[in-house]
Amino acid sequence: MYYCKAMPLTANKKAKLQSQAFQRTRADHQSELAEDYVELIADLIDDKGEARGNDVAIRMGVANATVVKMLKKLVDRGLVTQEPYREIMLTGEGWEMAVNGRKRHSIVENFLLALGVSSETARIDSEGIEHHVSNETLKAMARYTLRKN
Amino acid sequence: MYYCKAMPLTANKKAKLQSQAFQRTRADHQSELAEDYVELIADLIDDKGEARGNDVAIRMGVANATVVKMLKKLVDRGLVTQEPYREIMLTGEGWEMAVNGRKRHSIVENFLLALGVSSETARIDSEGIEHHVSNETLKAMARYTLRKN
DNA sequence: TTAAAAGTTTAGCCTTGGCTAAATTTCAAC
DNA sequence: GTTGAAATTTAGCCAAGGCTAAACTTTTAA
Repeated sequence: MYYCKAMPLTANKKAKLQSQAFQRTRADHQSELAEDYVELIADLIDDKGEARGNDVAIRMGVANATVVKMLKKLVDRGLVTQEPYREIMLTGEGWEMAVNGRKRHSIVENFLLALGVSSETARIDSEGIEHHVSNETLKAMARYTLRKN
Repeated sequence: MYYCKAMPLTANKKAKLQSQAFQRTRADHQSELAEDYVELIADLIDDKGEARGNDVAIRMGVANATVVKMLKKLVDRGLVTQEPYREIMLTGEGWEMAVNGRKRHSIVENFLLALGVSSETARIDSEGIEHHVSNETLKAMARYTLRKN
């Protein structure tokens, strides 16, 4: 096997790196929803004392039936427990995920504020960005915010 | 209609704002893939002179059949043209989207670099973040990068 | 020029995360 | 206690975006 002009090698490498990034993005999207649900459930418990399916549906902007289906998956993943017709509770692992998510979320949101965007935009953008930020970038964001304040 | 203790109003408002953010994220995910394909096709055309389905599949990390299916949708959306078994071309609208996407992408990537993250991380994270950043945040990022360099 | 390889398309399957409509259960007011 | 409203669940539908396997073109090399 040989390479003419060394072109194929770099092209191949580029393709591999790029496909890696896309694959990571696709994988992110899978865990992302679970994290959003878990984080929301935690918020509801802290705000109202308990999380009901209906509240989750309203806050997620989604039908009740969709929440039921999703909750089953979260139970399977060991993040949530629930008796039929009862309120939703988080397992230890669920709380861990929620706390972690909140931390990430607030780092991103505060960072955007420190960067000078409006609070409205910071709120919306941080929701989308949160799940696509590596730990390294997260650290850099926290560092910047700290320096700024 | 009345509100006791003004609680219901704020809770309701909070729910509405939050569901808005989630709905936007879901909507983003839909256009996001189309943008990735179009941007990639543009890159291939510029790099190799033409974009073939196979190259797209490799770079996206996806099966050939998946690309075929996706291309049909992009044709329907007026972003792409293609004769059977021939190379993929972009319409005017497709080029516009690609150029726009590249601009956003490079702003985010350069911003992350300016923020101090490694080039590897900047590459991967910018891929995920790109689609979730509003124009306002994008401007703030560009401003920061400029100041920094 | 023809046979094999490479690329493309088709067909058909799967999972995910939405939805509505219709049951079912809980809860609160009477 | 009953009953009616609200919440929850079930059942069944849909579209999106993956996949494999098999068929069909195009390209390449002998």
